[in-house]
Amino acid sequence: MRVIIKNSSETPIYEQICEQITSAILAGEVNEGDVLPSIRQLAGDLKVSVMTTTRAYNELEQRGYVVNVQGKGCYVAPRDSELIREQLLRTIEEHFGAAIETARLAKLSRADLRTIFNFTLEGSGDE
Amino acid sequence: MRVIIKNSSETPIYEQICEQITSAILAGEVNEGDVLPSIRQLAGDLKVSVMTTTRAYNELEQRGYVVNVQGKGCYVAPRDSELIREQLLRTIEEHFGAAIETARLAKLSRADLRTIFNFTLEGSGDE
Amino acid sequence: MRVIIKNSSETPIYEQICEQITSAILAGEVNEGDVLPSIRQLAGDLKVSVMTTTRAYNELEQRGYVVNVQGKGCYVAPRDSELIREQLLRTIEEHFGAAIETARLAKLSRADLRTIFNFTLEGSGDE
Amino acid sequence: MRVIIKNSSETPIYEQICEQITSAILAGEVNEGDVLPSIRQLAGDLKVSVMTTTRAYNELEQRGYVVNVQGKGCYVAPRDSELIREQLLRTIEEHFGAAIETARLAKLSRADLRTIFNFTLEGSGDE
DNA sequence: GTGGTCTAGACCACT
DNA sequence: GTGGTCTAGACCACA
Repeated sequence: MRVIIKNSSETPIYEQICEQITSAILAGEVNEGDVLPSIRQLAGDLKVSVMTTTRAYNELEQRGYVVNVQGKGCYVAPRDSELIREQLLRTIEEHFGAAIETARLAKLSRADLRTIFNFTLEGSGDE
Repeated sequence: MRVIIKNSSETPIYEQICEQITSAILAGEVNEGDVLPSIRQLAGDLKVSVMTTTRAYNELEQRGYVVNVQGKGCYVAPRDSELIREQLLRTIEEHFGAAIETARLAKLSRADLRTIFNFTLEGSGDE
Repeated sequence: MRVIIKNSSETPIYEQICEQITSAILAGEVNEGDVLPSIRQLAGDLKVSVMTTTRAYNELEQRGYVVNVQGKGCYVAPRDSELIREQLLRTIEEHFGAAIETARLAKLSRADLRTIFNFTLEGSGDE
Repeated sequence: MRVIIKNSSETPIYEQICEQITSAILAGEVNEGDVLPSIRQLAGDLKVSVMTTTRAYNELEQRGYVVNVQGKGCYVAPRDSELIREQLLRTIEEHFGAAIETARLAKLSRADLRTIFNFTLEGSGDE
């Protein structure tokens, strides 16, 4: 798992870290019980303050993705895979909803929207 | 056209105003050349500082949606409808892209994703 | 509302602040929509780093007790009073449960426990 | 006597060990003069560092529950039963005090609190 | 070694 | 003025 941060981004550094680790967990790159890089190591790698990585890991713990254990490290939390799935599905529906709303503004027909969807889907790499 | 702001929202107030006026313009609620409420009137209606509405109108002018005329008011700008259309299409594609990326995390097949899309589309009110 | 912190306490300063503000909110000392002291003011009053009060207010926001608004301040959040009540009742039951468990270790009879309970209740100030 | 530790718990492992051994002693599961498992054996059983079990036994000795004898092992200390009793009673009163304080926040009457107490007591298994 | 907390500054965006 | 983020150190408790 690699974390890459952009200092120029609008989203805060700690949030960028959260998002990328969350993605890695959801994508199955790291598994339940795996140890994540230590707060200080990650801070060194990213050339970022320890406070920043600490905050990222704390957020991840509050969101239920990891468990931080004093003196041991940060572990990927066991997760209810059904729950993850529902979360992801809801996210997808939200994106679709936003796209449909925008299409309404553009006065596109449903057929038009379907065409755009199919086009985007085809161009998105292998399945 | 009505603007409704939420103080507790994450998005800044000036941005909320921008978005809603932009939507109204794109949706055709107001037309090219129409005059928008004055900075001070809008500030009073929304119980918001004049600085905030000023910033909103400045942003809208920079983005090309309105023209502020000293001593007269704020007018809806003439718009190249092709340009608007392209902008909206890009927004739609972005939403689709995000949905597809999320679907990748959820290990959904394209067929699954299509099903969700159709389902969301059906449930989104009349065309 | 006054916040008093003990540097010698085991519980972190930010948590002490959270607890006391939470109590003030639950007790109705401050009401929905009231403004809390600003992060910097509170930091100055308590002679504590700004980061510490910031963290306290962030925690309170995450727990749903307040809403922090950039450029305006920190407001007491509207709360579902039914939810609060349930939360408090659950807390009370937990305390009772712990007391009962301890009484089991001490091989106290239920009658003994009732006596202690009544004794503590009488000595706890006016109703 | 069995000790079960949770790595993910907030309370440190050494403290979890202390609490469970203390409970066993107070509950009479082990008696004055009984020998406890050796530091190394317990460390092996729990898959925990020897440092951790050492600290737990040291704490228990400081608190007066056990006596560590060089080269022989760890024995349950003789206890002044009156002292134990007082300790437990204080713990119970603390729990009641916390419950009463919470009830004050919830603006419950004493009668309400008594009802909850009785309800919890009834539901807590046989005497 | 690990994470948890804290300081005393700083800069930025928003009102 | 307000909150949001960040730094580069520090000390502590735990394993």
